[in-house]
Amino acid sequence: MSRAIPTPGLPPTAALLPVTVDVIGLTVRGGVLQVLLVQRLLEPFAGVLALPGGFVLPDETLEAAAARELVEETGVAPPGHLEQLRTYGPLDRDPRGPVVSVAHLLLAPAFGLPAAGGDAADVAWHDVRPLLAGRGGAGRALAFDHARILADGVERARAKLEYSALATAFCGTEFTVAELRSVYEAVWDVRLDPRNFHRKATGTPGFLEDTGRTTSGGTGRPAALYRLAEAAGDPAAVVLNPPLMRPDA
Amino acid sequence: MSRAIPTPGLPPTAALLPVTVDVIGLTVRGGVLQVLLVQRLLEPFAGVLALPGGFVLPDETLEAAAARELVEETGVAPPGHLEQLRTYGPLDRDPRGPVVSVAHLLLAPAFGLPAAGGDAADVAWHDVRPLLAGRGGAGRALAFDHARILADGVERARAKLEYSALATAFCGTEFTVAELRSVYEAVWDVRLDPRNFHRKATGTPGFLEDTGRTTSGGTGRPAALYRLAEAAGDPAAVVLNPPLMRPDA
DNA sequence: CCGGCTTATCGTCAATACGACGACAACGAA
DNA sequence: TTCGTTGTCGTCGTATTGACGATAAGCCGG
Repeated sequence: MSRAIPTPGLPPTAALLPVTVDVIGLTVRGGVLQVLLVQRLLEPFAGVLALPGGFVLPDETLEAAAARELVEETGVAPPGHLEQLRTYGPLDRDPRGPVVSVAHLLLAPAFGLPAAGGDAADVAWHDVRPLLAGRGGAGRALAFDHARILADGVERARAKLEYSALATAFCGTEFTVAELRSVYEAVWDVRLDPRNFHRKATGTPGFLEDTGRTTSGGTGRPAALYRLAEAAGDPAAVVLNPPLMRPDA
Repeated sequence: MSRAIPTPGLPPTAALLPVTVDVIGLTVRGGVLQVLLVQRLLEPFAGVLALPGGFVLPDETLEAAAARELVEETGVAPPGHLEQLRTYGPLDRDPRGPVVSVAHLLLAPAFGLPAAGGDAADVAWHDVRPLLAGRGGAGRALAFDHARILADGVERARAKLEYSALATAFCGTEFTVAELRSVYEAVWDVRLDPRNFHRKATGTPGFLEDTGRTTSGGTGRPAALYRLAEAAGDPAAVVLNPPLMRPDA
């Protein structure tokens, strides 16, 4: 069924192309930005690390395909925020021939992965930093053009933290200002002044909402628990004004 | 040749989809933001206004396809800046069936269109404002989901003017500060204070470069002519720091 | 040649935002 | 109790912004 021509009435010059979705799944664990990668089982690039992804099925949306691939490869339905990143052209990507790939970005709190060796290929979190460093370390390279796609995704995430509430997508529903700051520090790979960050985060209208409760048990003074302000639904919809700008590099 | 399966060795569940490129060609004429639209000749949506675009050919890049479609439909190779916008999913877009469409954004100085009624369908500039107003005016609706795509493109352009030098893509190689301000005013649909804008534009490092020459002949005091600063090539690559923020709506 | 009109450019000023950093609060541990 | 740690509030000097006055430098009609 799948390879039949899906749309009669199209000009004969139109190419029918295989379309895939790839997912850049980012999270923050231990103060470090990490990405979800699988080890490929099949050629091409068998054994090499790659972004999870796969072919779009005949009757599904791009976003649905991305969500489905995530479930298939991680074994769970990840929480967090999923958005389209950009599309990578059909040429010079896959040795098998032209393939169009629509990359998606998932920003999620750290979630557990089922025991390795399940149905899908080995899937695990990997530190982003060495992967962005380029052709530095051996064996660190990603399959296809996934290194470039990852770089684009990280840059998108970094930019979006500035002017949207997307950083909260990395946290649970309730979080402290310090946890939120840790997200910014991990994604931007910088250190931020806790006092200035606190002032900025709590002072930006429409961003944070005090739950009235506090943490307990940890070391140091208990911290107030916040959640994303009302407008909720999609944290990407919240416009931070003024924005939280990252320091110059 | 075209409908042959391009990539043997793919899983049989993969769908082969027709892929199109659409172009949102924006310009500023007479202080108003305008978009390049064609009148469709064929069904579906015959006679309705639509974004120029067409199917991707077997052996071309997405960006190449967008550029080719522009040449075919306008009769000239438009100047300006072309970038990918985003991709619209295969379902519920085209009555003929699933189609993936990769929208591109062209920001260009006003360029002349060959006499209407040429080889391609009627192509012309249209004011953006009434098209964004939604289902307001009769006959103003665009084909397919192009109204939504146009809205996304305009929003992208508006955002990019803030933190990149992309506004210069709407101008010729040399321009006055007033012309540049007119671009911002048209795209953002606001009025900006000429004195503050002048201070900001000329004071932002890496943005404008004085040519030393001035305009002449016009009304009022002659204005200094500027060009985009060295780093040139792609104005989108110039990062405005601090950014030129649009006023709150 | 002269005001008058128009547009360009420079300055001033108050309000605001930001980075650096001091001070205090509130917890657990010793 | 004292200390170490982390969270929260303030202060201060600087940079940026928006509002707006003032001046410069061309055209135009008398």
